[in-house]
Amino acid sequence: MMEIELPKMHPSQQDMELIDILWRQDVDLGAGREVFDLSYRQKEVELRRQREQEEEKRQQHLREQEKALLAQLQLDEETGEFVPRTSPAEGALTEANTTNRQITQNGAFTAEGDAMSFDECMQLLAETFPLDEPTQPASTCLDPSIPFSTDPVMPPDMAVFTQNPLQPDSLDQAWMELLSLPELQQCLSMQMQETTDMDGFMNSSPSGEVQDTNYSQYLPGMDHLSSGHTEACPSKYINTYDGSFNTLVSPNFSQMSLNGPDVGSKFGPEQFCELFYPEMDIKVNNGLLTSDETNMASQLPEIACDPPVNPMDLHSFSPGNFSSEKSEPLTEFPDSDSGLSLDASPGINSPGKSMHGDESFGFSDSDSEEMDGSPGSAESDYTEIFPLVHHSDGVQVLVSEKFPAEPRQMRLKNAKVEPAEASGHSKPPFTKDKLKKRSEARLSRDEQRAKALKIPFTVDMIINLPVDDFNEMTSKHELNEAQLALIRDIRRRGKNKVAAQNCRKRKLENIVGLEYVLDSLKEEKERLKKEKSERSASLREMKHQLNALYQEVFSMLRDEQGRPFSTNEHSLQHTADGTVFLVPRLKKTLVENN
DNA sequence: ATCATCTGTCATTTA
DNA sequence: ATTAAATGACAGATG
Repeated sequence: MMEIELPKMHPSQQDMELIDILWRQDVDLGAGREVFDLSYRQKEVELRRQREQEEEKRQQHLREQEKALLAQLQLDEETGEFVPRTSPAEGALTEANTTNRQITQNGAFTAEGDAMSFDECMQLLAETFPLDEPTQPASTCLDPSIPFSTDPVMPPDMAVFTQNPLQPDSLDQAWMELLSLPELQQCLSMQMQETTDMDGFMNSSPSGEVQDTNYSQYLPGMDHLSSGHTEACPSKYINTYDGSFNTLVSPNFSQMSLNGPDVGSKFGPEQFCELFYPEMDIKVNNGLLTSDETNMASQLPEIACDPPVNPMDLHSFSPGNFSSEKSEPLTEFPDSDSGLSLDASPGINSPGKSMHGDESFGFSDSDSEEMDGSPGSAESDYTEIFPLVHHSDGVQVLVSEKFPAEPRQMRLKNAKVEPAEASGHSKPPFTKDKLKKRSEARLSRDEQRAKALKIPFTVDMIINLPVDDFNEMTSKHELNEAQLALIRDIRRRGKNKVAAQNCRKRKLENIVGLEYVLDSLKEEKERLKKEKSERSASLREMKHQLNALYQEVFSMLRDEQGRPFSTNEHSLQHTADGTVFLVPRLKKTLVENN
């Protein structure tokens, strides 16, 4: 189309067209397209304004039609939905007929589309479907040159609809009309733009392919576009969509209008609630239509529009099925926190194993036999502590119920720490820090030992209290030897643990400090080497100058006969007071010898 | 399986 | 002499 128009265009228009081409092909022009077209913005504003007016008009008309149609509906007492007073079979038949009708109608519109403006089309539509107004034959509204009567199907249906709105057939048709109105305009826009073979539309769309059932019901005008014609020139639609559409083709149609059909194709006829908001759905899906239309059309209905898809049903899409396997979804579903899965991981066995295997190792003193009873006590503690877990979210409870004995023990031990330690060792139930977890395990182990011996202090108190307070605390309670020994061990271990941490910390700091010192010393060494070389160079220079000065002075000396002294026989020497002597080398050597 | 690292613990030294 | 802190060494856990 553009290529056809190009020869007709003024040279400046051709330039603009070239800019358009480049712009549409995403060629970086260094500036927005508006820069090259001064009137572009004005045109756009005008177009937008015009579109808004048309949209308002159209929606008003749509509301009127909805009112009229709602009046023709009956309330389904089971579903609470408004349903047409037609039998499903009838509805299906009428839908098929409506599809035909719409298409033929569109064909008629398209035939005159070139001659009609969008306003005229709107006017025509408004007059064609006057629900509130008295019956007005469509043919009278139309341009006499293009009478509807040329379509063999159209006139009777229109007559039925307009003359007897309460008839099921006409009611269904009214639904179709209602739903098709915005799309019909879009279709008109497409057709006016394309002006392609209408016979193809007429023949392909009414064939009623399966994928077109819903589509054709609500978007009869777009039916042929989806079924046959999009394949004919899809690139054209793509090109028209990318923004240059408004400037190249009929300015009355927005880009958004191109997207409507795909939206409509996703809705089932039984979903009335969605039928009442066609514009909203169009808007929602506008952004998605740039991608593969068929894929989106097939995927979106289930995701966006299918009422049965509720939050719970979403889990059925996940690999782990709720119905088939209860435990996994339960662990995964409420627990968006991966820390839980970490806890649930098989790795949890190792801490548990270490806890029991460590008892004989770590406890050389009286703790060992106490810890021998720990597994049993752990279980008892577990049942004893478990009610305390109730304050945590139900997730943990659910999960802990699903886990084998060892992880559960771990979990409960961790949970047990919580209520007992009020002073600061309480940990969140789900921690992703494994080091922390290990620390918890250790502390909980001591805590468990203390619990096993019924020691009435927390590990924190035992470890962190000052000596006086600690002694006072222990003296205030009646404690047996085992308890006192465990308390001492707990305190010793806790203190030593902190000391070890500090020691390692200091060691690392020392290493870092020593590395820093090492670097400093290396830098100092380099600096000194450089200074030494500089000094050496300076010294050589000074020696060179001294030698030159010596030669100069020596060459100026003359004996009694005015002859110069030989450097082999004499030399210059100076004393500490600055006096310079000419000394014969022989004498000099003699003097040196003396 | 192996290695490096982290951490807790014990034994010993140090303050 | 006593005690807490510091530190070396060892073993288990972990990546």
